[in-house]
Amino acid sequence: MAAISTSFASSPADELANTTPAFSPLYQQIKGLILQSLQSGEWKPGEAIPSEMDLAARYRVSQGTVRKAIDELASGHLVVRRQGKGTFVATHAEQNIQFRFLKLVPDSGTPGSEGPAQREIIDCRRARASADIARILGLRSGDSVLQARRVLSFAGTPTILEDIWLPAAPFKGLTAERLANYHGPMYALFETEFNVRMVRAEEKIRAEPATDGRELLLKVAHGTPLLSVERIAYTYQDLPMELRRGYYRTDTHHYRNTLN
Amino acid sequence: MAAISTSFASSPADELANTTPAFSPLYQQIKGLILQSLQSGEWKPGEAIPSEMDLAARYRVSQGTVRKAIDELASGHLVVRRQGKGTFVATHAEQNIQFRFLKLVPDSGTPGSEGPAQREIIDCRRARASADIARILGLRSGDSVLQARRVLSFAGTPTILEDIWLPAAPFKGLTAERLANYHGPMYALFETEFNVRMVRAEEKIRAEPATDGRELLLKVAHGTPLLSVERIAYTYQDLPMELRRGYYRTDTHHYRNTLN
DNA sequence: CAGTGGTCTAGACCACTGG
DNA sequence: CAGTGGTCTAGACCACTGC
Repeated sequence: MAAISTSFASSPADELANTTPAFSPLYQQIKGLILQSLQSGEWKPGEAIPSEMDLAARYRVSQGTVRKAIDELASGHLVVRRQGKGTFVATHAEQNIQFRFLKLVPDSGTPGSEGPAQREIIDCRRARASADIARILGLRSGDSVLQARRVLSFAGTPTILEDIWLPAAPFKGLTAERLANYHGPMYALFETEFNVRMVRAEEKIRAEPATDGRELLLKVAHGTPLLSVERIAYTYQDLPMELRRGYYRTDTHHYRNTLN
Repeated sequence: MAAISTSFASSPADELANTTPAFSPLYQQIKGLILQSLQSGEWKPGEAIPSEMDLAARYRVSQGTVRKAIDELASGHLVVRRQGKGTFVATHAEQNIQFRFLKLVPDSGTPGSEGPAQREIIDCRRARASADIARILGLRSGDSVLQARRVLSFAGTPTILEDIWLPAAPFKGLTAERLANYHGPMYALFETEFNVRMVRAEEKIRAEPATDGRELLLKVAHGTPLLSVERIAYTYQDLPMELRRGYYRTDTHHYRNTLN
């Protein structure tokens, strides 16, 4: 039996032309229902979700349909399957997916072979969103935002300088001390403390000279070419939740990307 | 009935430790057989492969098993499914996947909105592989390679300078004239003329100052920061088949990447 | 051993394409 | 209309995990 009696649902394309309603397969609907439970925190990062058989009974569909729904969630790294154990809500605290969002790797050795990054918070304060920050984060100009600056060092060498903007509302209670005292991936802190999980991100990369004091923090000569990386990170609902402007030294590291 | 009577096959990990032989599911074996037919040219880029039912009969497995094999090939962009029409061998000549390997996009507008890139071959000659080129391409030092240099311009502005190295053997007969007279994606030329299909690539990205005459070809000031993009492209068998060192201007364009 | 995810099958039906 | 890929089901069995 279908979880939703009609298997038709309107699509975004309807706004552009009067097309016939898009067909929405059952497994997509199930995927949506599971997604809702993930968002609501019914199953928390690191925990197991119900077994495929249980979910099939819950939604009154076959195991195969649940399976296909979970397949898509797994391919988007929202859940992780472990044969014989169960399916688990993905978390940024996992050791093996630490470097999913940090593409800068050492020229020799494997990602993380230099040991954990040293994180130093340079600044963290509450501010008003400028017009372009507001536009990117889906806020209004002047809305309250949290702004932080930090330096990441590898083997004692400052390598990454990042300016980070967060909408103040979802991160109520986040302080400079909390950031400075937390040793681990920032996104792991976000999901445990604020129930904000970063799911996807877009990066725009440029080559820019080191200026405006950034050369001092990264200890390079003024004008040294740096990799400029602007990242917008999105949550479950595909809402922009973080803007990050990073400057990477690429004398001993490089940005690694796979095309396929 | 199984296409291969035993469903056990040795895995690469066997070389590292004496583990039990890895289980190789039927659909993986079918995937391998289809891959073989793709490599051998039984089905050429742009053509349709047999229907799922036909392949199921050919390999004596169920349609579902063939389906799962094709699913994986489709997710790797080796084939493209079109409902109601069939499954087709992917090709770089497709308009919609032109930009799968070129991640540099204009700051405003959509990829390709500036019209097609103007391609100018600056140089193309036969040479001997240096030690590091040979290592990267899996050749021996001194083996014959083709070396080309070209400039891509958008809206009349030189934006990309690329040095390209190819192993001479698989590209026998490729001349500067052939390259210069071909207007279209280089990888499309490779697959139609030399049966070499680029399937996957790795890129290492750095910020570097414009030097060594590159500033002249890209018409920027000496020392201007450029995006340095080293690409190694791989064919079906995961053999490195091309080394490309690109220098991108990022004053009007940026390298776009999606993390998920 | 029971419980989980992973594979495979056979069959039914649906949505899309083109003649 | 026939042929294609896409969805859904029910059931069987396999591989892996942990008790």
